[in-house]
Amino acid sequence: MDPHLLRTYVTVARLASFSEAARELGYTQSAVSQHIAALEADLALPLLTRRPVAPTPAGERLLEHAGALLLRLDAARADLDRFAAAPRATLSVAASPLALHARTLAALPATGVTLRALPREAVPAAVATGEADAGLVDGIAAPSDPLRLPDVAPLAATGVAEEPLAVVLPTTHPLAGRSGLRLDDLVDARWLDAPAAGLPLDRLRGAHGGPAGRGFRTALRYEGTDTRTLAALAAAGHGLALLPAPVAADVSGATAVPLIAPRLVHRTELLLPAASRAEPTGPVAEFTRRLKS
Amino acid sequence: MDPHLLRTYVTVARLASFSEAARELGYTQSAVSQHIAALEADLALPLLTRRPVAPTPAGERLLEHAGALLLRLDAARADLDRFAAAPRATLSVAASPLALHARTLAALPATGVTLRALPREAVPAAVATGEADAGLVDGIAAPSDPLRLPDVAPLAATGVAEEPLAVVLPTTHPLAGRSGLRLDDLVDARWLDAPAAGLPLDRLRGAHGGPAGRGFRTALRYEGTDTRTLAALAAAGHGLALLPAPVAADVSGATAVPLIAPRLVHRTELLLPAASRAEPTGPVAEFTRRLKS
DNA sequence: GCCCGCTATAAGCGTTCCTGATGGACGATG
DNA sequence: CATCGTCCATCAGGAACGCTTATAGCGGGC
Repeated sequence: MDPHLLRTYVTVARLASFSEAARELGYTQSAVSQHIAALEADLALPLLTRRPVAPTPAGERLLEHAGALLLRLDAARADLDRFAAAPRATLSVAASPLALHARTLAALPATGVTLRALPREAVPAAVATGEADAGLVDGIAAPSDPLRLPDVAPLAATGVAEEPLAVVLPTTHPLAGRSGLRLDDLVDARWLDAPAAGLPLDRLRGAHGGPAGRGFRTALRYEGTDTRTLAALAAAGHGLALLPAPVAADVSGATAVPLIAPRLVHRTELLLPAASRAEPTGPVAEFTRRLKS
Repeated sequence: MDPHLLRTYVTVARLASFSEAARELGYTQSAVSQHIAALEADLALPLLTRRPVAPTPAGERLLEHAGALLLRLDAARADLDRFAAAPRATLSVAASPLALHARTLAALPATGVTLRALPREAVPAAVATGEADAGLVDGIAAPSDPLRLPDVAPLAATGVAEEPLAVVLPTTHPLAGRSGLRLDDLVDARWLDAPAAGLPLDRLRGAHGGPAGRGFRTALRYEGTDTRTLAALAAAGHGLALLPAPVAADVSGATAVPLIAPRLVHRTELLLPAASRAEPTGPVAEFTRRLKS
């Protein structure tokens, strides 16, 4: 299970073509064919169906492993490269959309910053592989509990902000007059499913609010990253949205009601490669210091 | 960064010798020397000091990455092998000591079981690499919250038991008469540090009970795995011990007082390789079914 | 000061791995 | 239904890699 073989395997699976993968990887088609054959021989399992080229069930599982493995490998290389690299004058930050708010934006240095918005899951990977010097992720957690992040590589996470959560309802909604909402009040409600723009609802399920099996019923799925659109959808009655209270309060044409039970908060964390802990100077350290003060 | 090179690197680092590592790996000393040279050239970093052979700071970091990487690789291979392997009649279970209690033991099949007690951190790895068919881990968590486990590989975790926590005090202790204890009552207390036999105290720190910087003061460190010894140490006044309430209640010569704040429980989870989800029959499925019912 | 053990380097050789060419299978097209 | 085109599998040759054997260089112990 050579990483080279895994790399060509995931490429073939992604492109659904041996020849295409060969072009992308700079190999001949023959080499790619031999790579796949070697993998299948090694594991004694068929990994791909040919014509059309698609992963078998075993291949599907290998894809999960291979993805994580190659990511981990890139992360290791990037981490070690940082040891040798000269400190740079620029700062590249990867952040999930809702992690960008007054508190974090204020901490950014005045010049030399590249800010990249990414889906929540991609932020740890970006920091681990060195694509970003630092990351900002947000999520739902119990007060002063750390977020549950996929540990692709040793990363140091520090909490930088916590704020209440609020439910965004149409002004005409029967519960819009409440001063606070319990999740139990909303078990029958329809939610907006907006993994990129909003908050991951599945963190609520199971842990609190009833038996683990009960999911959240979703009315509409929004795949963009724009929070204003999400709020507008909620205002238009397409479903309820869960947002950090400061964001929810700004929504026009809708009412924001704080979530009071279960006791959960919107939390933002700073992600750094564990190696840079010791680094005393440079834009990363500057950013870190301003976030913590 | 070939896995073979990483493998020899970690071996050299562990044995602090090129020649020893060569013997263990079945290479010549020359090959090992070339492996290390290749790694150092690739990363453009010195990884080991020679005479004595010891990792440099960069080498220390590589060790962390390499360990996780090789583990992940073994896990992937084991997971894929399960696809091809014929279902077996035996069941091998890896468990942390406190995960073994009436509820879990009752679910074990009558015959063909190998039960291996391991330190808490090693259980996920054992399941991932296929050394065990299933795992039982315990830990501290908020009620109906999942445990925080290192994700070495895609594993499926299911809660199987939760029970209150109790503090074990000498009968003469001023707080021994209480019917319940708050963690705040105990900030100044001395604790027994028993990572193998007891519960990991650091889960308490930070999340609850005050500023994150405040640690737990430990009086005595016990490195064995025997819970009775731990209890005896607590009874003898060497420090306080935190245990699941049913276990703590059985301690003679000491008093067990339930922990009532923060609201935390002792939780046991079943760990299965994510692949075996679909497996409908066999001893693993049998064990799973009996645990869940 | 000599010797022993350890790591580094050099040369040789077997194996691996990639390329280029060719064969065979499937699907599209008329 | 025949033909063509595309795509993957296979084969043979050559370059490159990686391991072994042999030897040099360096330190520490006696």
